[in-house]
Amino acid sequence: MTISEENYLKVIYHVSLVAPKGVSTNAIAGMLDTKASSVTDMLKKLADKNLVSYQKYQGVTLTDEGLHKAKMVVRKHRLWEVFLVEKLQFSWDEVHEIAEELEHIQSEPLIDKLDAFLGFPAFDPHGDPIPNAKGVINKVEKELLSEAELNQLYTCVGVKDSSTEFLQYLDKQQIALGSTIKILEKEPYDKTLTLEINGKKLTISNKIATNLYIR
Amino acid sequence: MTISEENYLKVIYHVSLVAPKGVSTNAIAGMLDTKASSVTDMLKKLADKNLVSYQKYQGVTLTDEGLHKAKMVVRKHRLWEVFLVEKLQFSWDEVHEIAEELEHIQSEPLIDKLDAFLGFPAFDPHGDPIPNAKGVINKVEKELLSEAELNQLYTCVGVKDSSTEFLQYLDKQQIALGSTIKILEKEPYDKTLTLEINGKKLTISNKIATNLYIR
DNA sequence: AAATAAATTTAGACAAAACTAAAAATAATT
DNA sequence: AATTATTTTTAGTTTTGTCTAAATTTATTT
Repeated sequence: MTISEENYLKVIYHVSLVAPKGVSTNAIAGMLDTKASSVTDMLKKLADKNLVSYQKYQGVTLTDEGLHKAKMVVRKHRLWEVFLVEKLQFSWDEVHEIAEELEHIQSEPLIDKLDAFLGFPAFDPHGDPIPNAKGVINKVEKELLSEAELNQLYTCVGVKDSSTEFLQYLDKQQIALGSTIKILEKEPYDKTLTLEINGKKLTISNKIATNLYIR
Repeated sequence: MTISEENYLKVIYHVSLVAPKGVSTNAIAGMLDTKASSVTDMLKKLADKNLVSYQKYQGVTLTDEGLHKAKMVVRKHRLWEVFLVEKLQFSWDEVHEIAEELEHIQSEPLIDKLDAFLGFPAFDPHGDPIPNAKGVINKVEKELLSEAELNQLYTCVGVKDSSTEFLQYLDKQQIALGSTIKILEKEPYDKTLTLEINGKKLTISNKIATNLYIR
């Protein structure tokens, strides 16, 4: 498996989760910042290796084997992110790019020992679940803050957008995983929310609310 | 810098240390398990990038910039080896291959934080010195066990051969970095040595003695 | 010093992964 | 249903790093 092949599988996996039908060539091209024609070439190669099922013009889905490979890349990515934050003191907005490289290191014993060293974490620093060595993912109920009800107590458990900009905004507002959130007011016009978070009052836009997971 | 370029610089660096004149095309080809013609191609590219000085048929030497780049790859390799042994409980014969991959991860903050996390180690698990962030290497006097004198007390401080086979032999004989060694007898015919190591008596061949560093 | 051997370089080709531009298929509109 | 727009694929190139085979240079022998 080349790094490029792994990246394709990973993207197909991520897109599949939100749109469970066949993944379109253009969607992949967009996420990998490449051209549709390059994607077509790679899809043929992955189909030859039995990692995706692909029919011209119909998009792709992962085969069982491809799904497992994709999950292992995601597992490595998220375990390395935990390592970077917990052990090397990186902040949660700095780890994605480095993990993009580390996720392609091949040794299986490495990743299993890393997992043990980290205490078999179930979630990465952004609240995303970490597949275990068999590919099993601990699903946890969560919803977007934008869907939550007034005057109920919630805990922040994850972010949908992991961009540096969004994470730094959250840092600035002192919103972190584990923060307690109550919605005090919902503005009907633009869906702006007034929250009580960790005791303090805060107003956030709908865009923020649609990128924060709570429970 | 591509992974391939980094590997060439690393090999040129290692060969330079033992044979400080220009490094031959064939020597590089041998170490990288590639063909001389491929090496020639790469040397031209590295010369264009000012990482080596290269004249046809005369071998190469690293430029200051190339030397620094090579040292940074070696630094990363050895720091990762320390991590694998100290933190992930790998044994010293298992880490080389994994570190060959990890050494190409690009982030500078990563390696500096890893260095700090490990407590700024001066040596890797095989006793080789770790260049600091500036490329400075803490040189320590050491000699081969084959050059040592009778009835003096030495400490084992490193290995010249880091192959799995050699390291596993040392494990079997309970020879480790830090072991105390005294030469009791030297057979003139084939240079076989009789040692007292950690209190126990042991006979080793000259081949072993020429691959163990002591002080 | 000439002849032979070894090392090195050149020339031309290939595979992987990307690209551009054109053709073909599917989707959306009128 | 026909036309237009969009998406996807095909065909042909490019770049990186490798290769083989042939040519050239350097080193070694006789």
